This record gives sequence, C-alpha cells and structure tokens, in this order.
Amino acid sequence: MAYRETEKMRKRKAEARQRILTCAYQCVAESGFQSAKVTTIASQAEVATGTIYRHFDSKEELFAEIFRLATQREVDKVAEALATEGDATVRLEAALRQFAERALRGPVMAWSLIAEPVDPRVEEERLTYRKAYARLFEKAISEGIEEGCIPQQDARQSSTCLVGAIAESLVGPLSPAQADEYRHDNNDPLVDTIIRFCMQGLTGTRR
Amino acid sequence: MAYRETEKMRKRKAEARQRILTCAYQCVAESGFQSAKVTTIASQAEVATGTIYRHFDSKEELFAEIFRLATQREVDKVAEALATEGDATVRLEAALRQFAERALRGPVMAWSLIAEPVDPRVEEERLTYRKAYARLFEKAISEGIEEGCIPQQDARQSSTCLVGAIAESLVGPLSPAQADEYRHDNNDPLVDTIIRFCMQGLTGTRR
DNA sequence: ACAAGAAATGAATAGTGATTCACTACTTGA
DNA sequence: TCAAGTAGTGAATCACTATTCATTTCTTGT
Repeated sequence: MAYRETEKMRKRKAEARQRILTCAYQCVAESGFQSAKVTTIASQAEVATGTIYRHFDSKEELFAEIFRLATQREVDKVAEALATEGDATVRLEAALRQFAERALRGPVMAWSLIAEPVDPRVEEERLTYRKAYARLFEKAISEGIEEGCIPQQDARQSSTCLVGAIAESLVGPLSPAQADEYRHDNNDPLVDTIIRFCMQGLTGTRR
Repeated sequence: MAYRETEKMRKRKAEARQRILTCAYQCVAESGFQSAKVTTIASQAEVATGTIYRHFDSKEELFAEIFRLATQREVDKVAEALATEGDATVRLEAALRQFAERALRGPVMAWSLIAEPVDPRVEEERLTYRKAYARLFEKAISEGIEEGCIPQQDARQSSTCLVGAIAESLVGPLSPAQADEYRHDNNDPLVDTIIRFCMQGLTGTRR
C-alpha cells in the first residue's frame, strides 16, 4: 500500500477549506455576492480555481455556506438578546434593537443577507435565515402571551410581521445606492421608531 | 426627399411595441422574470429577436417597463381603496386588504414584484414601487394624525413598516416552492392577522 | 528510493442567452 | 418607377464565468 489520508493531511485540507471560506466571506462583506467571483476568491486564498472545487461542489454551495455562517452569527446575537432578564416585551425590544443596530453597523453584509439579489440556492438559505429569526421571535411572543404581557395572537404570524417591518425599514438605509447618504449613529431615531411600531403591533398598547 | 415617418408607420410601430410588452407581460405573469427569455418573447410576439431591440434598449429596460406597468396597476388599486369613505384607519385597513388579497389572487406576478431575484435595473424599479406604496400609506397616516384617529408618529417610517410587514407575510405563501401547498380563499385568516398587526402598530390600540 | 495514490493546478472549455449587424423588405414622395 | 431612407430579420457573435480535467506535484508506507 502507499498513500493513506493522515492526520497531517486532514488538517492541511481543513485549513485550506477554512482559508477559502474566510476569503470568500471577506469578499462578500466587502462588496456583496454579486461581485464575488470564484477566480478572485481563489487567488485571494492562494489556491488554484480548481482547488475550490475539491472543497465545495459549486460556487452556490460555497456561497450558501458563507450565508449560513454570516447568518448564524446574527441569529446568535439576537438569541442572546432574547435570553436576558426581563419580561417578554423587554427582551423582544432588546432583540429587535440588536438586529437593527448590527445591520446598520455592517451595512454591506447586512444588505447581502437581507436584500441582495442572489442565486436560488442562496435564496433558499435566506428563507431559512428569515425563518430562524421568526422562530426566535415566535418563541418569545408565545412566552409573552403566557406571561400575560402580550395579548393572545398568532405568534408565528406576528413574528413574520416583525421580521418584515424591520427588514424593510433597513433596506433603504442599507442599499448601496444610499450607502453614502446615510450615516448611522448609535442613537438613531430610526431604530426607535421601528421598534415602537413593532411593539405596538404586538401589544396593541401605546408606547 | 423620400421616406418620412408617417402617421401610419408611427401607429404600426406603436402596435408592435405594445404587442411585445403584452407578450412579455404574459410570460412574466406565467412564470416570472427569470424564465422569460428575449427569444421566447420575440417568437410569441411574432417578431424577430432583433426587433425587440428596435423598441427597447435592452432586456432590462423592457423588463423594467413591464415591472412599471404591473406595479402601476397594483398601486392604483391601493390608491383607489384609500380614496373611499371613512376615517383614515378604515381606509388604511381597506388598502392593506386590497394589497394582500390581490397578491394572493395573482401569486406568480405578485411574487415576481415582491420577492423574485431580478437584475439591478429591475430591482431599482422595485424600490420605486415599494416607495410608491409607502408614499400612499404615508399620506393616509398623516391624514389620520390630523383627523386624530392615529396618534402622532413618523408617518414615513410607519408606512415603511406596513409595507415590510405585509410583504414579508406574503413571501411565504407566494413563494413558488409553496405554490401548491397554499390555497388562498377569500376569508383567509392570514390577511386579518396581518392587518391587525399593522393597525395596532399604527394606532397602538387593541383591535 | 519507489510505487501507489491523492491533492493541486490553471488553461481550456462549455453553457447560457443577450445583443449585434449585414442584409432584405418595406414605405414614402416625386 | 425610382432613389432615399427606415423597419425588420435571425443566424452569428460576444461576453461572462463557472466548471472541468489532463497534467504535475506532493504524500505515504515499505
């Protein structure tokens, strides 16, 4: 016998894969999926184009994975905000704020995740991603209903409305066309306005 | 001198242009922008491919125009609903219902207008389209604030939230993946739930 | 050092469809 | 009927990149 896949090689391969992912991630974070080319990513990662295909079935798969990674970070942050102290309304409010402020702080990636036109395979991930948010919110809303601080309602449907309202409100400020006009500072009334609408939608109570 | 553009020719050209638009519209209404090819549209309109380019600068321009047409119809309907009797909240509710129910009735086109991945030139129109809705809602909200039936708020921002909440809520049911699972009937509770969320968001009052 | 295989390479290819353009067929007014 | 000009044609071209694959380089155990 001769060549056996050894620990050393496994590790080296894993590193290459990781390097590709990282470079691809950077490319997307800098200018979106549209302008991230396989050849560019390859050269940045210092591998040949073909090598990309030893690690990923296709460009779309690679992109889908980046999308998943980027998404997971965001979703985790929101989940974190939802896990703090306070009643459901307080936690939901914190989560909405986290979502919006992170997006405004990393606008290119946020725009890619929320609104950039992407291939179907990646669009699929986007639906998953939005659903992930919706599920988080849904859970919190259900808890709020049990706690009694949120009135009876279809939690799933309301969570979808939350995601929609917040995403839509961000699309304008995030869109590349507006990137230069809009400068976000941390006390932006935009975020408060969105949150108020959302919380009123949930509770039916003036804030 | 010799050939002069005469009334007859102007008319014939206008007809050809119109025929191209109509066929393109149909193609999109049947299966979305993605699968509408220039050659297909040409053959359906019974002109040569090249002829398309005597009437439109590019495929994207053609699509943008279709988008505008389709959009205008929808926006007009919403404007109509906003122009009826009643106080601002009643009219807004009617408008939201109109929006949602029309979308559910023509799901392919609605999905194309709301969520299908499209080229940047067309995406641009989509922003305009969403903004058109937002402006209509904004006006009604401002009126409501004056009338006193809607509390003081940033009307523009709230209108954006309305558009987002409703669009997001429709994306699921409209998406081609779900087309077969989801059958809309006119008394769908989905629509009522969305509307309740939206109206509460606006008024801060339980419905 | 060697043989057996795996990984890496990147120039060449392929698939897709929008767009072009040399040409033909009309239209027009004289 | 003619000359000047426009509209219409559609096969051929172009542009763009993702993807392939024959070849080279590296790894491993004996």
